[in-house]
Amino acid sequence: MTDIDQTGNTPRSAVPTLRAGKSSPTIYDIAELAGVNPSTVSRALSKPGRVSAKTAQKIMDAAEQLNYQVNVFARALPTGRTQTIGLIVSDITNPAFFDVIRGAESAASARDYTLMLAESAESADLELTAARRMLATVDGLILASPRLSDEEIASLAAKKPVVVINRNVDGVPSVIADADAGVSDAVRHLADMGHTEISYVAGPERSWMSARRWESIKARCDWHGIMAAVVASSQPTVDGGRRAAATVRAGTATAVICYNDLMAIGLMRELQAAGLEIPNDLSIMGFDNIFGSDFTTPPLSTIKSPLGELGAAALQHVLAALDHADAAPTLPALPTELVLRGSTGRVKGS
Amino acid sequence: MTDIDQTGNTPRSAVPTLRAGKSSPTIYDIAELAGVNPSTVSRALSKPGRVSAKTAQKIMDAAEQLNYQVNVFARALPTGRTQTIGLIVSDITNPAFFDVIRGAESAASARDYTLMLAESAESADLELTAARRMLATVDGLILASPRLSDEEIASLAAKKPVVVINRNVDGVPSVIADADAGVSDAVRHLADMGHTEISYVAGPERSWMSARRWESIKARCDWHGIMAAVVASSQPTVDGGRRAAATVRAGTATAVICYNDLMAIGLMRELQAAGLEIPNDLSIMGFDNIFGSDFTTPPLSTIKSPLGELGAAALQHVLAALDHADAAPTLPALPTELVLRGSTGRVKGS
DNA sequence: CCCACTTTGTCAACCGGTTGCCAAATATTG
DNA sequence: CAATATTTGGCAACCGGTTGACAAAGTGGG
Repeated sequence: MTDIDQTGNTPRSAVPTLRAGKSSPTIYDIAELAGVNPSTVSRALSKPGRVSAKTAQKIMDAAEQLNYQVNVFARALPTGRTQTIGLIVSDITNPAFFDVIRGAESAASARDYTLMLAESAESADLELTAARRMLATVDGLILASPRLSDEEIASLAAKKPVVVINRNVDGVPSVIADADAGVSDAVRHLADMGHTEISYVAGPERSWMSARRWESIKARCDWHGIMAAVVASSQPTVDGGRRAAATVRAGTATAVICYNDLMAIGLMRELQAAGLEIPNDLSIMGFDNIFGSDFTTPPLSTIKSPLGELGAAALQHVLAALDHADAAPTLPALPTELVLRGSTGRVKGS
Repeated sequence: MTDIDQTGNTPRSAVPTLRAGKSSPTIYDIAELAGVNPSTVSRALSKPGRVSAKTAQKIMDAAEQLNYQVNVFARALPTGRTQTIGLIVSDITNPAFFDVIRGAESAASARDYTLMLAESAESADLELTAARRMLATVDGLILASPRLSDEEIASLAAKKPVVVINRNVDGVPSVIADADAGVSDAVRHLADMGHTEISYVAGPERSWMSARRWESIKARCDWHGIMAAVVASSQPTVDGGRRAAATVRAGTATAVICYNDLMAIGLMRELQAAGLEIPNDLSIMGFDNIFGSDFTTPPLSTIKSPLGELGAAALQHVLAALDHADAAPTLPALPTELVLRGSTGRVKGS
């Protein structure tokens, strides 16, 4: 009662006999129909070249006729392989991950792998649970900005190939957005606009990426002779940005770079609510160029991360590790890029 | 070389013998250690009450000691069950799905199911591929605002439990946000503000939900004696909203309700760019209350959908269908709610 | 034409669980 | 205490593929 013709062709009237009570055909059904041994069917289907073209064709025809689909569990049982890669993002709600997901997904499809997605809602515990669960059913795992400890990540990586995005963990391959390129342009732009003192609203204390971004900013500011200081924050979210507003106002910097766009948006809105004009009274810049960063008034200037490329590169690296377990080539850092919009401008009165 | 102590306790010095060359313990290892038959182990682990408390305890201890984890494939092979539910969203990039995902995910965790997420990037083809792939490894499937045809959905539903979110497909259970409640308040609000003519910028032509929203708006407008007309659109995205701007300007309506927030944002930004003042020159309202809908200036007034509840309800319904294959209770429609912000206001000169 | 070598297909064991059936052990009852 | 009812555990078959070992068939060279 279940046989729906999936091709849209005229429905074949009768599907050749299946074993009674069985809902889906197996290689045994194909073997019988094609007059060969089941193992030959298995080889024809998964070991190209192992059987003669003639029998292979017979088997393909039979498979087609029965509308055969491999049972992934049966295949996974002896091989352990599922053609699936897991991706865990720390927060599905953070638009920064959109493109990471898209990038990984399309890289996966291109190689006939399926992407399995999970999120940890910013909780290290949930993340560990999700990672463990996934690891059981997946050939490899990508962790995007994980909240896990280095040890936990290493322990996962000991079991199956793991690639980390935007974080550096000893012994675990990672793909990283190189802040320098974008920061260099951004700081030069601010310098051109007459700024001589800027603040960096940092991300989470334990965030490796936040530290890197600050390093990069500090280095460029020194080069330009600009004063730079860090403002600590609570969370890398819109709310976190809002809460940093008081500290920012108390300071004397004329430009602020935030750890990410979410914070920049929160900061901007809070300051605007308090009567400041952006960018006249203060220039604000974010990181990542997320969805919605141009919704604000003024639209946000930001340092764009190669999010899609990061996702794709991570996936490709997992696949490479799967192919030749030895090779672990260092990955090129992917460059960031300045996106100038309306939230940065000339220092007042200059 | 792989045995990482996962508990954080002092590492046990020696893990009891495993069969040579095996990486992870099986029920056979447990059986040996506990001095019982493998089938007893299987029962102790998955059929509570089937074995005596005493042996169950012995087995649990042995399992703990070996750090046992079931092999999901081996379990799935005979049973066909994976404790996994799939969720396919039409566009991971659409913030409206955030809460749907979160809602479904937490409902799944609560029942010890894992959620498997995929997206179709707004393509019916990709969606079908993703759905087919998922169906093979998943106990049930949730389709959020699917792009598939009714027939395709029905054909998927013929194989495993499927629940559709925000769409009505004959014979397939669905959970739906009831526009009426929110629309009723919204139209009353607009009437109070002096509006006598409003436009509805529609979603995709084939969108069931868009039609329902329009019906609801039309009915309420009639009730209030307000003129209402539909403006067709291209896509339910920010860009789609932008492209509707010209048509909207050409009309005489003083308030516009858009199919979703994304469109409302696009429309608003485009009109602002053209010099209109919102809400003075025109009131704009969206649907859903997505992330970012309060980033705009003015922040968007919108009719909030119970997105999280939708996701959770869908998941629970799939689980219910799995439990008692017969029961298919009709699901209560979940109410929407008006969220008033700055993009709607009094008609100019009134 | 024979022999060595390669290709192709078969057999059977295995992956790690689940489950129907049965017998042994234990509990209940008159 | 015997007879019956109920638990409890073991045996073995099964889920649907994969794969090493081997034999049959095919190929080519001398």
